[in-house]
Amino acid sequence: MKPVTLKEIAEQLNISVTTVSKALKDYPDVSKKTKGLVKELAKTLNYKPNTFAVNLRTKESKTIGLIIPVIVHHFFSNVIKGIISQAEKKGYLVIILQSNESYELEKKQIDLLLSQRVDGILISLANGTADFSHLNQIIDQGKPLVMFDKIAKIVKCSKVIIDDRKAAYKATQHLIDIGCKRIAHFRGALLPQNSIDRFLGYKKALLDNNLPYDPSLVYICECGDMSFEEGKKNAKQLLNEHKDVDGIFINTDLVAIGAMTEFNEQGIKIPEDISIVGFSNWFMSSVISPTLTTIDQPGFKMGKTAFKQLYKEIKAIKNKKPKRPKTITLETELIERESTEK
Amino acid sequence: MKPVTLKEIAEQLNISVTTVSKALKDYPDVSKKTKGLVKELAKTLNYKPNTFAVNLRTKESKTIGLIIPVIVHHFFSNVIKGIISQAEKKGYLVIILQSNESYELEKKQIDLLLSQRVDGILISLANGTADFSHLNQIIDQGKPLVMFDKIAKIVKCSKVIIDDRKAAYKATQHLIDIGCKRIAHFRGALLPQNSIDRFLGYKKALLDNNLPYDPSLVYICECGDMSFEEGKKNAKQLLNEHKDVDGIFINTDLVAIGAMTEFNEQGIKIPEDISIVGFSNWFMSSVISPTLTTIDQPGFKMGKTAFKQLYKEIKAIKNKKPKRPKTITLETELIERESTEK
DNA sequence: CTGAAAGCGCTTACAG
DNA sequence: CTGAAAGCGCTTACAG
Repeated sequence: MKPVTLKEIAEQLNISVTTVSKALKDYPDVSKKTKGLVKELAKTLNYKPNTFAVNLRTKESKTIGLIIPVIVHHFFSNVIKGIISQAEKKGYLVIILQSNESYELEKKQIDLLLSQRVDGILISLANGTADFSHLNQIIDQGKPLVMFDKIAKIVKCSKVIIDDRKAAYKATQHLIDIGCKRIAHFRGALLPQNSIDRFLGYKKALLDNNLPYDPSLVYICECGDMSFEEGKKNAKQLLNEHKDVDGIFINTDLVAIGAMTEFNEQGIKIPEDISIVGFSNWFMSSVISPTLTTIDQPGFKMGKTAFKQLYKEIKAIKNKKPKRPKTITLETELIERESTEK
Repeated sequence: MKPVTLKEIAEQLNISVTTVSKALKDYPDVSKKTKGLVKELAKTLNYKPNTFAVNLRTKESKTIGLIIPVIVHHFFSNVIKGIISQAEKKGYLVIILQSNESYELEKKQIDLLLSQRVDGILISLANGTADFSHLNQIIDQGKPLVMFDKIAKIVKCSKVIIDDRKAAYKATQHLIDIGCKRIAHFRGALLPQNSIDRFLGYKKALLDNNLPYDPSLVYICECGDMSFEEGKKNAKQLLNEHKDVDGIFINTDLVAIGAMTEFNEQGIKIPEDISIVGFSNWFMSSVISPTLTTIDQPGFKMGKTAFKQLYKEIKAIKNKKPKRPKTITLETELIERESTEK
C-alpha cells in the first residue's frame, strides 16, 4: 500500500542505501551479486523510485509543458498527438494547457509551467498575443522554448513552421490557374504571424499574375474563436458587397465550410459560381459536399518535430552547450478537390 | 537566472527559513511586519516555491494523469477540454497519454503515471482491454481512479457515463417511428462496454416494437482505429448481403459518414432508400450532406464531471474519509437531421 | 566493492 | 512571535 523506498530495500538486505541506489542504476562499482539481490528484491516489492525526490536531486522533471490555443481542433489535436507520441519515446510526459486564444491566460499558464519546473515549453501563440515578455522570461531562465505554427518572429527561440507565404501563394495561384479573375481572401484574425504571411502570399500571387489587389476583398475577423460562424458571416457580407467574386482563398477549412454552407443556402454554386480553397486539410473537408480543395498542413509531423527540437535543446543545455535557435520549415501540399473543379 | 530559494530570502532578511516559509503561507503566528517584509522581497525576487521539494514533503503533486484511446477525435478532444478547464480551476495540471486503443500501452502508461505519483487518474479504456488488474492496482495503492465513457463495470471505482442503452434505444426507436422495418446496426468493436450497451438498446427497441431481431444485420468491426473506412466497408458488405435494409443505427458518426460516402458512390439515396442515425454528434455531422441525425454525447460536460468527481475523491482520501464509488450518468439527446427526414 | 555523509528545498511539530 | 531541527527519498562525491 505505502510505496517502497530504497531504505526498506537496504534494511531487508542489510546493506546501505547508497549501494541499493547504485545497484539499481547499474553503477560499475557494485558487485554482480549485490546487484542481482537488489534488483530481485526491488522487483518483488514493486519498487518505484519517488519522482519527487529524484526531481529534487537531479533538478529535472522529465516533463514538458504545452500551451495550445484550442484543443478541439483537427490540426492542433494532431499536433498534440505528434508531441506526446514523440515525448513518450524519450521518456517525457506532457502537461497540456489551453490558452483559449487569450493572452492573459497564456501568460498565467507560462507562470504555472515555470513554477512547476518543467524541463521545457512548447507553445503555439494565442491570437491576442502581441507582447512577448512572458516568452522572453522563459528564455531568460535558461529554459528551452520551441514555438510552432503560431509564432512570434521576434522571440529568440527555435520555431517549427510551414512556409505560410508559399502555401498561400500556391493556393491563390491554383485559383488563378483555373481561371478566377476576382479572388477574395478571408484571412482570419489580424495579429498572428501566420495570418499575415498567408495574406502576403495571397497578395503576391495576385500581383505576380497581373491581377489587381483590392483590399476590400480581404475579410478580417475581429472575433474570438467562432470559425464556422465567421465563414458564414463573411460569405453573407461578400455576397452583398461583391457579386463579381469568382474565387476565395479562405484561411482555415472550418471557416471555408461555414462559407460554403452560407453559399449553399443562398443558391450559389461551388465551384460553378465561386471556387474555394481552404487551408489546413481537416478530415471533414474530404467528406463534405463538394469536397474542399485545401492546403495540407502536417500537424502530426509538426508536433513530432517540435518535440524533437525541444529535446535536443534540453540535452544541449544540460551538457552546457546551448545551441542557437533554429527555424524548421515543413512542406505543405495543395490538395485539389471538387470545390475548384472546373 | 538561478531560482530563488527560501534560504536566500531568509538570509537577506536575517530571519530563519522557517519564518519565511510560514510568512509566505500566512500562518497566523507570524507578525504582520515580518509577513510584509517577506512577501515584498519574495515578489521582487520573483520567488517561486520549488515544486519538487513541496511535492516531496506534502506527497502531493497537484497533477493528475489522463489516459485516452485517441486524441484526434471530436468527442474525446471535447472531454480533454472539459477536464483541463476544470482542473485548472482547482490548481491541478493534467498529464495526457494516448493508449491508441492498445491494452499493452494502457498498462505501461498507468505504470508511468503511478511512478510519477500523480494524485489521481482519469481513464477511458482501450478497445482491447479485457483484463483489469492494472486498474485495480491503482485502487490498491489508494489512488483515486475515475473512468469515463469507456468503462469496465467490474472495476470498483467511480464512473461517468451516458446511458448507452437508452440512447441507442432512442436512436433505433426514431428509425422505427419514421417507418423503417428492416434496421441494421454497425456496432463497432466487440469488447467495450458501450458497444455492448448500444447494441442491447438497439435490440430491445426492435423487440419492443415487434420487429424481428436478425443477428446478420449487426456488423462488428475487428479492426483497430479506422472508423471512416470501417463505415465504407460495412456499407459495401451490407449492400451485397441485405438489399432490403431501410435504416441503420451506426455506432459513431465517423463510421456513419464513411457509410454515407459509400452509399453515395453507389447511388443509394439517404434518407429515401436508407435512413441513418449516427452516434456522438461530431461537428462534422452538421455540415455534411445530408446532415446526419445522431445522438448528442456531452463530451465537455463528461470531462468536467469526471474531474470534479476525481477531485472530490482526492480530497476525501486526504481527509481519511474515502467515499464509495459513484456512477454518474449524463443525459443524451437525439438530434434529428436530414438523414432521417421522411 | 561498500557506505557514511551531505544536500536538494521545502514543511511542520516542537521548544522557547 | 521566532527558530533549530528533523525529515521527505533520493543522488553522488568522497573515504575507506
